Amino acid sequence: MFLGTYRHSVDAKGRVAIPARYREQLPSGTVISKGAEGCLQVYPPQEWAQEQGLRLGSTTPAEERRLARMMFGAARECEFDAQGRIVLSADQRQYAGITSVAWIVGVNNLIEIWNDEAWRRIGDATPEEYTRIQD
Amino acid sequence: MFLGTYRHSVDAKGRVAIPARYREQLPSGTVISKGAEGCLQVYPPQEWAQEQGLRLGSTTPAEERRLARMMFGAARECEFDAQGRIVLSADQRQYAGITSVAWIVGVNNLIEIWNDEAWRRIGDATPEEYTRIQD
DNA sequence: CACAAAGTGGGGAAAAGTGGGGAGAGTGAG
DNA sequence: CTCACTCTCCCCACTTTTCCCCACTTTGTG
Repeated sequence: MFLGTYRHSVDAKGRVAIPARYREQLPSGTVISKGAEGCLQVYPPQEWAQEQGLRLGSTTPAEERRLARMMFGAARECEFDAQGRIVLSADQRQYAGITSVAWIVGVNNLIEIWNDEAWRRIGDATPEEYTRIQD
Repeated sequence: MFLGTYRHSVDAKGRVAIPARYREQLPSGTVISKGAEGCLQVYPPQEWAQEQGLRLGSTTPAEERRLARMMFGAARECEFDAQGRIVLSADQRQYAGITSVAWIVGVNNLIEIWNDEAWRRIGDATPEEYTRIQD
């Protein structure tokens, strides 16, 4: 289970350190792709496996073809360097609007990566907003 | 599994480099053919075999023959040069509208090759579109 | 305070991608 | 039949990107 929010810097090469607590739970085969509301999503292997039902074949309908292209085309396998960092591709950084700072957020079964401004709108929620979502 | 999108150039001889990550997963017997929405599709041997088997019995004999002619007629075996490139025939380039740039997209079980403009319509999907597919 | 762990930054070797020359096979015209 | 031409490969050279390694800073902990 992934919990908590971390603010990490992104260097000129697009590298971000993944928090050590998360890294321990991410075996090889972990995948990062584009997600809802403009974030990037990191899928541990068992979570990504659900997406793999989407296969292209001659009987695949057009809507599914588009879906598969979007999901798999946007994805990359996470490869950690010796310092525990992954590289966000230029395309992924542009999609998420990430330049020199990234917020890394544990969301139960997966991890999300947000740009500074977008995350503040969620992370800086007031007591009133927390009250509202619990009603 | 094929993941990710790569923008490669196509030279005057019709050669395109296949990303090294994909090449490692493509044994001899790999086939390239024409695909839906005007892309080219690269099938690893086991996918190609499965595709042909699937067609049988799924349509009327006449339609089946027609599909078989289309698939096999358009197909070529992929041959890599020492630099890991394949040659796209003039016919294939014309079909896909590819001139000097090609997008090479991993879509789970196979690889697709797109021209610049057509791929942008899929690859430049906005956060709103990714939000929609997760709802 | 000292030590260990985590995060940040950059240099350099190795790998991947790009472009072009030229030999050899195949094709067509004179 | 021969010559010129094209097309396909194979080879070499150059550029760009990736990734591996080292070192420093910061944070957290005993």
